[in-house]
Amino acid sequence: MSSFGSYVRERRERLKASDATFSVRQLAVRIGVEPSFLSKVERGETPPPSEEKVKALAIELGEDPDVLLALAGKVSSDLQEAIRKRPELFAAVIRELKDVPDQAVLRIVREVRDGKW
Amino acid sequence: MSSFGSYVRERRERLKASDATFSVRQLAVRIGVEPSFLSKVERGETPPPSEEKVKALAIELGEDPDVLLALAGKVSSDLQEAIRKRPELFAAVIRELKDVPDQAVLRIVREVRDGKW
DNA sequence: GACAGCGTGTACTAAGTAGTATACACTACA
DNA sequence: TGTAGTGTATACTACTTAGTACACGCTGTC
Repeated sequence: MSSFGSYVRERRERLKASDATFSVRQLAVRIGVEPSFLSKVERGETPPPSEEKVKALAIELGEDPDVLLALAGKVSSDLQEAIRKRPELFAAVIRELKDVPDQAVLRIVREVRDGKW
Repeated sequence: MSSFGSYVRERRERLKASDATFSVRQLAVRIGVEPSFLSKVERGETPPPSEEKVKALAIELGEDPDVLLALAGKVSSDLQEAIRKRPELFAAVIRELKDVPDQAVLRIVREVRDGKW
């Protein structure tokens, strides 16, 4: 059920069509793992790699690191750290916004950025 | 450096002063671990236990589970799941609110709750 | 027909996670 | 003085994480 692997494979194959350096071997070297390991990851034979490697993979594939981490079942450590620094606050925020539609949440974010609070 | 253990120990000792059932042994049984393990955790000889045990501990000690999890270096799995379901959105929210003072964040959350968005 | 490059199968490992089980020494108390 | 309860030391274990190292067979090409 690991959609992470097939997602990466699909994305990589697409890029490989127009750029031969997106072979398993070469991409693996670029993100700092052994080719056989990336191969196993793509086929879901092994769980997704560490946060660091997933982020490197995201950058190579031109994907959003947070999205790829999510597919890997992870949450970026900088987000976790922000939550751990003010656990009550962020727990409240996240649980409150959990079921609020994207549009509404984005409006809030924009207002914060514009200093309208 | 593990503040988690000493924090738990202090809370437990405080409760034990007026309730003898807050011994290492009895509390350990209530949260579902061996007494020797809780002892080691409190002395920082072993890293904090699993999320499940930390939550049980928080409830027994009358503490906020999210706060105790934060001390354990963890983030509640339900929060992680919420983030993983909409990674771009929540990554934006958290990074945007990271340096915003509590007061302001709380006001925003209240406005959301009151449907002022 | 050799050589480069490809994807993958197999075997292995070092470190971390999350504890259990048992025994020991000490204190209170009846 | 025995026994109930306390905290802890020691030894051990099963599972997971996060990979490496190497070899194999296939394909294209020069």
